Amino acid sequence: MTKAAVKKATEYCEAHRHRLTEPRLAVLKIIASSSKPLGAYEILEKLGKTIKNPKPPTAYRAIEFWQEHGFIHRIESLNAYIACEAGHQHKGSQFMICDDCGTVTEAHLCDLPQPLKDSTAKNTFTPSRWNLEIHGLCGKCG
Amino acid sequence: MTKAAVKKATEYCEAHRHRLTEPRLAVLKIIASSSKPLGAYEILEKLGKTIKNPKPPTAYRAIEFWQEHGFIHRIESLNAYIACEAGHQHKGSQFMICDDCGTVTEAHLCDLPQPLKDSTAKNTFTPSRWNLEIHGLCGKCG
DNA sequence: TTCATTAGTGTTATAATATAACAGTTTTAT
DNA sequence: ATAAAACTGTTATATTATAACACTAATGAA
Repeated sequence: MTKAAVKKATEYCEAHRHRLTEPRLAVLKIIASSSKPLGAYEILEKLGKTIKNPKPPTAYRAIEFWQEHGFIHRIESLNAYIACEAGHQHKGSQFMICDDCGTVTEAHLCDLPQPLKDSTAKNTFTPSRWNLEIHGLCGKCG
Repeated sequence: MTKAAVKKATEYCEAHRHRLTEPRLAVLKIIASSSKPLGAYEILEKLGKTIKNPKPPTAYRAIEFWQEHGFIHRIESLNAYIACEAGHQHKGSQFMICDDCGTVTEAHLCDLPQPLKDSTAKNTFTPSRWNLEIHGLCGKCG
């Protein structure tokens, strides 16, 4: 829910001395109030209701800010952005993306599953962050 | 290795009645002979050595073809393409991407790990394909 | 308080990635 | 031999994202 996200973000910004500026707040509200991931230019367009004639960097900067601080995620396979459903600041994300209705559900798994840990270990690879995007059909559409 | 990939692709195309045309062959060779994922416009540029003044659609069509048939993968977080290291035609891909040297290693896991299966099941979600990109540091760089 | 520093914004321009559309050619299957 | 399907070449353009720079607001140290 948007209000909860905004509250959390407000608290976070105060605690960490980040500025909760108008474009940042507006972009967060836009993303958090959407049930589906939004493209940057969709966000930009909606931003036009709050800010006069905004330009791409205005949207992208705010997107980047919230992404860095774990409040939103980028769905790579859709070039789109969605609010984090989990408590923020996890190293990995997992999404189930319905190819029919477009709904995206975030799975709340905080660690790499063991078989994947095994495989990073076998390759002496040290993971820092990871993103899993599962496409398919959701319960309603399947 | 490029030769092996080309052989496999040749056999595959013959078996499935797909045409192994000049741009397709050239693009496959370019991708298969690279140790790192290549962007579409890098591929296009290299393609210029084989084909006179190629245009983006020429590269993208071939890329799409090999992707559809499982010979190459797209690394979403890099907007780049890499040859499949596994036998082709698996539903899911897993990559370990070194943020230092750029090396990408494909892990050969054919099924969704159990915790993820559990979570798709819990959401009555039917997965069709998935892609996991793990960023971090490889053995050499870590 | 003042002033320097840092962080952020607004704007113009452009880079990087990707696709639509259409005419023409090659292959395949009848 | 020919119609249909698959593929290519080309022009144009859509979509996504960032660089660069001038300006403003907030912060923190003297």
